[in-house]
Amino acid sequence: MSQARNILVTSALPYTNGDIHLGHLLEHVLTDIWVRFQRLRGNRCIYVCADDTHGTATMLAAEQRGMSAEALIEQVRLEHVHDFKRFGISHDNYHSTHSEENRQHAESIYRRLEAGGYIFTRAVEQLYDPERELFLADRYVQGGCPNCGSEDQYGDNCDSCGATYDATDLKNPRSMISGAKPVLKSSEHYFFDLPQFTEMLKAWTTSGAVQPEVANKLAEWLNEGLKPWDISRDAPYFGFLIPGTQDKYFYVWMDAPIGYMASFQQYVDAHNDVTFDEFWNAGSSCELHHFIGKDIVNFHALFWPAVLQASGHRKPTRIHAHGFISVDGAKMSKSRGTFINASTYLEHLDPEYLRYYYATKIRPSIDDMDINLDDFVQRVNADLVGKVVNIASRCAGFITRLYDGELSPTIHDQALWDEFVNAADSIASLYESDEFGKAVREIMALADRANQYIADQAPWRLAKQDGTEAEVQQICSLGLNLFKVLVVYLAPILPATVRKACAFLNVEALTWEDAQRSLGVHRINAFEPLLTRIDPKDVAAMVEASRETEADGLEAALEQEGPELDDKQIGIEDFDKVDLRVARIVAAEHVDGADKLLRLTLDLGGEQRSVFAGIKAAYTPESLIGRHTVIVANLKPRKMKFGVSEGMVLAAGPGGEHIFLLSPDEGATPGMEVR
RNA sequence: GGCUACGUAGCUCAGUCGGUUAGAGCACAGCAUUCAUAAUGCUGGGGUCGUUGGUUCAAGUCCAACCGUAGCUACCA
Repeated sequence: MSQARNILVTSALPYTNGDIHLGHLLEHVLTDIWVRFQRLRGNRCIYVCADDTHGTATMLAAEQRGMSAEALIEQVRLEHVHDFKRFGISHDNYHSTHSEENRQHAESIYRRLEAGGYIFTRAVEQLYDPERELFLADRYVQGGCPNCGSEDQYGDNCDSCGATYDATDLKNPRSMISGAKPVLKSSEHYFFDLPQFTEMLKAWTTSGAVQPEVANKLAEWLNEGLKPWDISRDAPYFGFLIPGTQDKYFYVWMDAPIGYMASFQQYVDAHNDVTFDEFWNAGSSCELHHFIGKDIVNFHALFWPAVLQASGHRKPTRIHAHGFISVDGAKMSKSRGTFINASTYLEHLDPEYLRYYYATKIRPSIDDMDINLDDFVQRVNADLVGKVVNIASRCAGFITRLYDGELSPTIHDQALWDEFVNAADSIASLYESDEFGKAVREIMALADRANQYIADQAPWRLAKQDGTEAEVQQICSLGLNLFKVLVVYLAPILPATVRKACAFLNVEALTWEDAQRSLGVHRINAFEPLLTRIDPKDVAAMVEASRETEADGLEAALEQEGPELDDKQIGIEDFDKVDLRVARIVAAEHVDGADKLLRLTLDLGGEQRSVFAGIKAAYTPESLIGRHTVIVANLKPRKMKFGVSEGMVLAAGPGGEHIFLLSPDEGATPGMEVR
């Protein structure tokens, strides 16, 4: 191998408001395997992470629990650290975005952006709580629904009738925080002038720093045109004050990526063999790798490189974006028990299982990944216990019993040994490029070869004959040497199992190069089970335990998914929800600038509605005025580019010119219910 | 509606530049074996490669339309 690389690696910062679950673990396992591989290869690889702590949500959560935000986030941080540690995630440092290091770097970067002319201000209007004196996001405003009058509805939509509206439309609106009536208030916001970096980003995103599919997606945004980025929030806010202001804070997404720097800074301060600048200065020859979910690609591949460049830093070497996970083919769900927290998993199963299963499925793609729980059990048991560990288990007995643990230095089958040794480069390049699934397949194919070899040689048969002692020892020794090579190849994935395997083999910690060397004259220790099979009952118990926690806590509220409609059929009670009415079209007009829409004014008998309909190609406005049709009267009002549509007229047909508006028979009058 | 992915055996997936009878693991069946954590080996059944057209001497592989899934997006409502 050429000279050692210097690599800084990050996983996305978990938010402080919630437990670590299977989704976080995918990202951290993915990152950790890559990191451990780099270290195994002899590269200097520093892996940092932190909790993302800032924002109104943290401030309010702390208040609710009667504790300070600082105390809350530190408590959560310790839980996160504990969970990750149990899963063998080898962070070199796990910090917090609410730290002195982060404040300093955020301020320093901001000053450089300002000096470079990349910051400007602009007034923004928002609802404001005059009592608590804070600006309110929609979800912090409640009031009566302007549509159906239901009380206690949130600022963006109504639980009762499903209407959507602006928070400013609520009847008797009040702040959920103080109960006061909010007022509309304008405030100055700070913006980062992202569009100045469009050309740089077009070049950078197509330079191989992101996966091709991600580059395509980013190209869509880049071609539509970037907008300046609002990086400020008004006081009070849990975060960092923007330098030179009294009441403006950095928006959480401004200082979150800087948290990577902050965590690294803390690491640097505790180690004297590394400096901050060698990794972060513009022109650095060190590598910077960010592992993230596809949902935050825009922050990492547009905003972050622009900020880095604007502030005189280096840009990331690579963004490794991954997809989401589903469990048994569906989104993680509390009611199904598939919203599984790290801590719940740990009560039932060994982390090595999950690390391995994830590894078998990881590819350098942003496609989502499904965790099939049956497949999980089968795959882990068959591959790890049945194939890999079995090789050691079936050879160790002979060596211990017949040869007092002494291995033979003779390579009994040179061609087979070469096959194992020569796989190293191919497997290494698969690890390097996030192709862990392919790496695992290659490794398991080797495990199959080892088992075939042992079955062919049948040392148990030879052992019963005279004069074959040396050969039995050689066969089993080769088996164990092959096992050692597999252990090296699997080391990035299975740290705990590898540690046990090393104890059994009586070797020190392994490096990638050790896959090239046989143990030679060597004594091993007695074999003890390295890994036991998964009992499907444990998986079922874990799912059950996850289901039980459904009712408690914030997580339940965070799960936005309604009950799934597994069946296309509906009951009469579902149909009852649809309020169909006869309406008379009193007016119809073209909409300026719209290619397909007509604006209809409908008489529902005592009530008039304004409804948009995409029927311009099929009907002229004049032909519609006066006729009756049917509308869905209780459809959520929909804000469209040209105004709010308060219902939907019913029509048949494939679209375009082939649209056929429904009409009631003679005699129906506006407002009549359709049943 | 538009854009971008994806759709290969019961399950999870591989199929490089289009080129003989489409592969692997698991699951299933039979046989062998008994060293090993009921692990292992061999053999076998199982796929009109989402559908329909097209290009080609030749298509899972290229093109088009459609269907389904996911994400983004919009003048669907």
